[in-house]
Amino acid sequence: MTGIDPKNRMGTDDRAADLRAEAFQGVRAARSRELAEDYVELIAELIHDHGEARPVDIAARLGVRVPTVTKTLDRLAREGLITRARYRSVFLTDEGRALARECRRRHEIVLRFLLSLGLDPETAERDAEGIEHHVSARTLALFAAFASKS
Amino acid sequence: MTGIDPKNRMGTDDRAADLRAEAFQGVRAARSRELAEDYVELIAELIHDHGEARPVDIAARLGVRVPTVTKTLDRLAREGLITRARYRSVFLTDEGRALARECRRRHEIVLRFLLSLGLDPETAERDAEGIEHHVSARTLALFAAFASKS
DNA sequence: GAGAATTGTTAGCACCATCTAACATATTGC
DNA sequence: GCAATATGTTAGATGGTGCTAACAATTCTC
Repeated sequence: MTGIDPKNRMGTDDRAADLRAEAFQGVRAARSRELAEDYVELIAELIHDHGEARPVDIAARLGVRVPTVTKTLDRLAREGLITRARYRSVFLTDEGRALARECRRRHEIVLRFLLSLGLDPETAERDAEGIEHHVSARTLALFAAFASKS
Repeated sequence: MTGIDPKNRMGTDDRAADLRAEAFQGVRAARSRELAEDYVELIAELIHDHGEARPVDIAARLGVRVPTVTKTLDRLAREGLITRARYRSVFLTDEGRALARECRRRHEIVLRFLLSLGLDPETAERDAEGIEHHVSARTLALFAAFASKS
């Protein structure tokens, strides 16, 4: 990830293009975080509800195959979000737990916001899942305020 | 892309897990469409504003390198969204143009909605970029209604 | 506790998106 | 119109996410 040199002289609409490029880079960064966030959020939920998070359950809830989960868990472990032992279930590190909390909070705010807008629960859940990773702190604050006002 | 067999018997919370899995599969599908949508939207804009869409400008605005653009354009051409000749700039097919229109419409609705919520323009633009690909038709309708009401 | 069923891992494939380096083509400016 | 500059392509690497098939470990059941 080397990034783009911002010191290139272009046409008259440099500023707009730069802003745009920044926005896209933000989106790309969000995209690479998304999956990790989905995982830790789900793992926290499984541990809370079932006492443990097993790859097979993670796979079922994400709609992917178990080997895919294994591989992604390897990455999360590498990144310090979870710990695990071979053939055992998964635990969150402090960092993972913090991320999960943060994600859950965002998810709930977005969900409540969509519901307060009058969306049906099923669509709201679906859209919240997609939207939650792309909402800035500022927007989130507005969503929260709006939802509690209505 | 083989998908998951839905005929597996699980615990008591099958229903919830299945819904969740569906939601995630939707998000994944959206993710794989995202980049194509960003490209056609941008290409349409460049053609409109500058008369043509050159890889170098696309790259500048997306914040990626030119070879990355070349490769992605190959995919878009394969998918029938654009046409191009070697060392020449890019054109949208009818299908590409339709998609671009659709994307632009969604983008604008999301953007206006965020602005009407009181978000500053810069953050609104940034967040719209991320959110627009994850908004269902229903949610979009609500956004549009809300924005025009305020 | 042994055999069956379930769960988890490994290996190997495919595809996508990103990069740099090297090369090919167009465009521009004199 | 030629040389310099700008733009575009190809090749090859990296790393992510998905799959299936084959194998390993654990858990369940009798």
